[in-house]
Amino acid sequence: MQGVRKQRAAETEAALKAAAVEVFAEHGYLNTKITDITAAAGRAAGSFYNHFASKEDLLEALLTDLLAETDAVVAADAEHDPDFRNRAAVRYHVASFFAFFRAHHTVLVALQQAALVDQRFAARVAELNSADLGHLAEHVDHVRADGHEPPGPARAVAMAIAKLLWGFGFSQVVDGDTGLSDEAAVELITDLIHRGVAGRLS
Amino acid sequence: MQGVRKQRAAETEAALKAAAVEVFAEHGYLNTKITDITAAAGRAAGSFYNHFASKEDLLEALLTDLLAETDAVVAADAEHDPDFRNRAAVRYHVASFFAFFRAHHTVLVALQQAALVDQRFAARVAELNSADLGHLAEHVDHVRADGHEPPGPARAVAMAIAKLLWGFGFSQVVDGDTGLSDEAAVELITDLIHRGVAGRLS
DNA sequence: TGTACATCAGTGAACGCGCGTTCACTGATGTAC
DNA sequence: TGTACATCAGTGAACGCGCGTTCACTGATGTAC
Repeated sequence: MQGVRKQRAAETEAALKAAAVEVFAEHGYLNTKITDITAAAGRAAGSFYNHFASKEDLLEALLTDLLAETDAVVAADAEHDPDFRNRAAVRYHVASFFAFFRAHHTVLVALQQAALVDQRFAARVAELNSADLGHLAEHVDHVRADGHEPPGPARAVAMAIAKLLWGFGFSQVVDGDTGLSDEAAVELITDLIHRGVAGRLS
Repeated sequence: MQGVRKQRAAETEAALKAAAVEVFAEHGYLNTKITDITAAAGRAAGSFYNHFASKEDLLEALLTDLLAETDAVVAADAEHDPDFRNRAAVRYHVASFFAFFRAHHTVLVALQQAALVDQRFAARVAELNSADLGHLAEHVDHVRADGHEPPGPARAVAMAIAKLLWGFGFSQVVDGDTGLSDEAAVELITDLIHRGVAGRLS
């Protein structure tokens, strides 16, 4: 029976991660001390360093977990409708984003905060965003194909959409001050993007 | 001649503020040490406390300056077109915002960063945003008046617009990674909001 | 199966670095007479 | 106008707090024979 030790260690590591997420959600990543995490996990301060080299390292681990989960979801996403002239295609993206954001907002916000202070995370976040931007830009380009004219260069429009999603997602999920249900929020943002990108004035 | 002392003190205070803005722009508010500011201003560390109680206090002072400048501008703003069905009315707001953001982005971003870590600034920022939101919401309500239907409750739509402006403003001015001139950025965001709020699908 | 030793996860007091903040000091400016 | 004293802005070394990080220790688990 050589598994008990490893299992105990794995439990402690999981407890530290879970505690970190809790504490990040409550006080924010930047305000969180290592001892806040260990205290919330019910472990001694020194225990932390058996598992993580630093708070940054823990956040990297949380990010790795997040990406692992996400990859599976993204795979299922392959054959969605690319045409943003169809409201349903826009809605699909908006709804996916909100679901993703609601599931992972604590880590996502922690990453944003880390990026403010730490070069490495800034690069990491930029890189992650860049992939999504490329994807969104393709959708925007689709609109142009057939007479419709999106309001600007595809990548710039994609950036605007991304900022809108992140910003409103933050209000909806973290601040909770939009006064809308998640469903209503999805409809609102879908309309805004759909009309904004593919719409005309009547 | 009792003015020389006061003048010297005022110069030092101004130098500290100017140095702070420089250093904030370069390393971010959160990464900036008091001694970074005094060094950039060419003063001794202790001199700082003749003028400000803390880094937060200095940021408050910068905010006060900003608001003083802004009030004058806002006054001239009184008789603008409230009807967001007119593209020009939207454009006016977008252009104003971009000009404001470009002029003050360092302090604005510093405030956002301070808000992450400091309750007091979080409240301050929320309060400042709230006024603008009310204003934007009125414009959105105007759209509803005449057959057009904005994509959701006025205040929620206003929040979405605000997030879009801030988010894209940040990309445009701070990151500088939109690939657009300020003029083109204004046109893009104007179209997006105009179509999104008052537009229909053709 | 039993015993002796090795390894490991966890502990928490102590250490030390970084940085905010203080304070005795300087030299210049202002005031009193 | 001159002199003596007071006040003030600025200086920078030193102090001390907070917190990340270490490390000797403990008790339990694993291994060797």
